[in-house]
Amino acid sequence: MSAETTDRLEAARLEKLHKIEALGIDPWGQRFDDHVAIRDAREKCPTEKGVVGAEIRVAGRVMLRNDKGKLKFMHIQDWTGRIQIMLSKSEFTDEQWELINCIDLGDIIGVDGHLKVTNTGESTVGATQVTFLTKSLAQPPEKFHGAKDIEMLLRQRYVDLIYNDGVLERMLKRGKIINSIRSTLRDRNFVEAETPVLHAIAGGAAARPFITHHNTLDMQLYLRIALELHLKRLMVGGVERVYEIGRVFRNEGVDSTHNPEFTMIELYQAYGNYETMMDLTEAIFTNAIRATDQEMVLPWGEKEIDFTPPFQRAKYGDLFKEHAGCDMHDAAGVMEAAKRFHVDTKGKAHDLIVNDIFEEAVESKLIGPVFVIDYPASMCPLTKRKTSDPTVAERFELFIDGLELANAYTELNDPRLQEELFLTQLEGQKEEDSMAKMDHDFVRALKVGMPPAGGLGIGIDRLVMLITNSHSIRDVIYFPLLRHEVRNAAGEVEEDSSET
RNA sequence: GAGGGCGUAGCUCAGUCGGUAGAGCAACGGACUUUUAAUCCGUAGGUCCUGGGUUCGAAUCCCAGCGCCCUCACCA
Repeated sequence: MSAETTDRLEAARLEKLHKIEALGIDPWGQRFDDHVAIRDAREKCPTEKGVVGAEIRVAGRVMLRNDKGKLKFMHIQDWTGRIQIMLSKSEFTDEQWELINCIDLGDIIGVDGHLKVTNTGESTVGATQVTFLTKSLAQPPEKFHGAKDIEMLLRQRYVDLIYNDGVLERMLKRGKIINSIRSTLRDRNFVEAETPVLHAIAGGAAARPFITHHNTLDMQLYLRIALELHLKRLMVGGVERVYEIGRVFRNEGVDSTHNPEFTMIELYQAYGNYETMMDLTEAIFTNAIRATDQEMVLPWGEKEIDFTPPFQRAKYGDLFKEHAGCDMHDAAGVMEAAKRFHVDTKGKAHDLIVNDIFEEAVESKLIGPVFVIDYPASMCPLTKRKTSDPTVAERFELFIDGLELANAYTELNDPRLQEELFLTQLEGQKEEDSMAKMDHDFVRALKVGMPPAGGLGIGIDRLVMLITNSHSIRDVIYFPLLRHEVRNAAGEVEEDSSET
């Protein structure tokens, strides 16, 4: 990066800024009331040439400029769309025209005028007044090709949002989806809670946590990896229908479906079970799809996913038999299948091997949406066992094209069994890979009595990916994690040579 | 963490066999009152990611580092 070139381009803009100031105008703008959304302005625009439409006020960023001397065209953009502005010298005083000549690409202006269509049929605001609202000192990307350097776009997401079609729209859809989830739950009398992010024990899921430290209390803390155990404590406390939409943190790899911090919703419903949660999952998904003005069949890359409820329900054991070719209880068959799917069996408990084979052989085959139900109990230390068969846990995971979208249980509320399961590590499973981490306070809470309940967790980022047909989690997170840029004393970006 | 790819002007991209860097847009100066990525004339703009090496000579070849992307592993 050349600081000199940047300075040269910035200097040209600063010169215009000084000209604006010399005209007695604030180049950083002031309150600007009563403008209409550009989308609404376009709708009000007459369609016949020569017809003078409504008086209107719009505001936005200058994206394109055709300067024909005494007649100028500009395109301005707000968060609803773009519209052309026509500026005719005959409409303005000399001073105002001088201001108009100081407008650069990227500046933010307000425009009063009347709606019309030009000779070429373009919806246009014939400007009668221009209000300068903000000077842009930075050089915008190429006007036709836009910016394509993925690294720059991630580091300067604001540039991505302004100059690349669909980026802002997609992120606004994320907001609509989250609003829809809240609305679905509000209709069912759920209340929202905020529980601690700093945990003494990083429980409720199997993942490596981020570790931090509280200075004055001199204690080690973890950033939460799940919302589960605090929300269940609230169930004990009588908050009968509770949810939290919150960031969780997992100190794991980064790829197209994983970001170290991501957003989950977890919800708990007293007196429900995992079947209640399946119905609720369907409601949350279908309402969210409607909230983005789409039908139930969504494009997903080359595929289409049909979200019309009810979603398919398939038993874990049946899927295992179908794709792994043997009964999951058949020890010899499972060992043979492990070989076929290159699953390491050394020192591992039978159910752990079964689970590894399941992940290898089955998950990618699940296009769905499909609820995989009834997991081996040993894999589910927080889940209630089936009364009819204690080796089976009342758990489901929702899979769509091999992606795990949701995870739900009939919640285990037996404190003695919970304590026992916290103490039981499956053979061959590392502690950090296990959900079973002793949490005495949680057991104490269960002793007070938690009602039978259904609980559900949904990965919000992945849900947004599916609904917006985005195949990278970075496309649905405003600021995904990147390595640091390092700046030298002059403020220029340098390569990071430090070891951390 | 492993393997592969990429890194050239503010942006989008060329750059042949190794012979010391080009275009378009943007910027700057000029012409133009219905353009659509406007057009036309002119000007300026470079740490070819960084550091070594090979060579008479490196954007180009080699090595190392940094960043990003892809695949795999871990994970949701």
